[in-house]
Amino acid sequence: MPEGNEIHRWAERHTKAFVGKKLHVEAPGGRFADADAIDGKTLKKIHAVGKHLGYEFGPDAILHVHLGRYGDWTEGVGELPPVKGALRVRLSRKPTGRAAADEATTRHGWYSEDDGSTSLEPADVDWIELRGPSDCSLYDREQWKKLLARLGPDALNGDDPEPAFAKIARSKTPIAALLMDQSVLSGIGNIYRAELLYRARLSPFLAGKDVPRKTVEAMWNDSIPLLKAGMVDRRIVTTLPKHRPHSEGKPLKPEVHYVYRRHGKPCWVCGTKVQRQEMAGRSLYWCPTCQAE
DNA sequence: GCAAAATGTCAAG
DNA sequence: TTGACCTTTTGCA
Repeated sequence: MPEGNEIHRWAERHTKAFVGKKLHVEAPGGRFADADAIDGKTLKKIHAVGKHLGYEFGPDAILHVHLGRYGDWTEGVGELPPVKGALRVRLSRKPTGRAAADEATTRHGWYSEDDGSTSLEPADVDWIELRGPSDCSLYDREQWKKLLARLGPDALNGDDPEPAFAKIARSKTPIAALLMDQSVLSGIGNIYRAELLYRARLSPFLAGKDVPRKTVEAMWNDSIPLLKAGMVDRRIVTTLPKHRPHSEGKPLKPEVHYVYRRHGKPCWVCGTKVQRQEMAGRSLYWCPTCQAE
């Protein structure tokens, strides 16, 4: 369930490990018919836009990956592991034989308690495996162009935010729905939208056109360091240190969100119960006091 | 052991 | 607006 930070993080890691190299591409479960078309080819470049990844083997051979809600990459060193689970595709290079495969050869995208590594540095990766994506298919240049055309600016790509500001300023749609709309802004998902709204102390229900331009700009500017930090940390931390109490009974686990998935619990700042409500099929979380209409 | 939930998107009606 | 789709993990029996 990755948002833009996770996507860009994978792009960075996979670039270090694989770009410029001839890759073995296979789909042992037969779940990706076009694997043969790029097997043995050199990976030219990896694109990351919003929540989309593109592994470019040629102008008309771009492996498009969208992780959707459940998709995840697994990576490892050394020999390929036995095929397990619903494996969609895997990419590998010749193992360099460097780090012998020990028990810690595989890593997942999701934050785990015991994972202290926050560095992107040594990309000691010989293979990656993809499970559960909503899309894994080969795009030609037209398909890739069309994809880009429908995506709004991505803060992690240094895009000009003006088109997004303009759309918001014209829209009657609630700001919380606009932030999730990938044609307005790309890369923001359910956690970032809830937390950006909280940090701006903005009501999720306010129509886009009624949000002051300064507030929209502030949220865009706020999103950049949060997304970048999310790439390094492998999780999304939005609470300021002074608002980051340690949860009871688990002294070492700081609370990292203001409102996301905290419904029914007291707001860290004012003590009001955090609310939850469906909006466009997704759970929206907010503090009715700090984010009053 | 099973149901429900989880950081998402697209297409059909 | 809804349903379909993809898979793993968590929580409750």
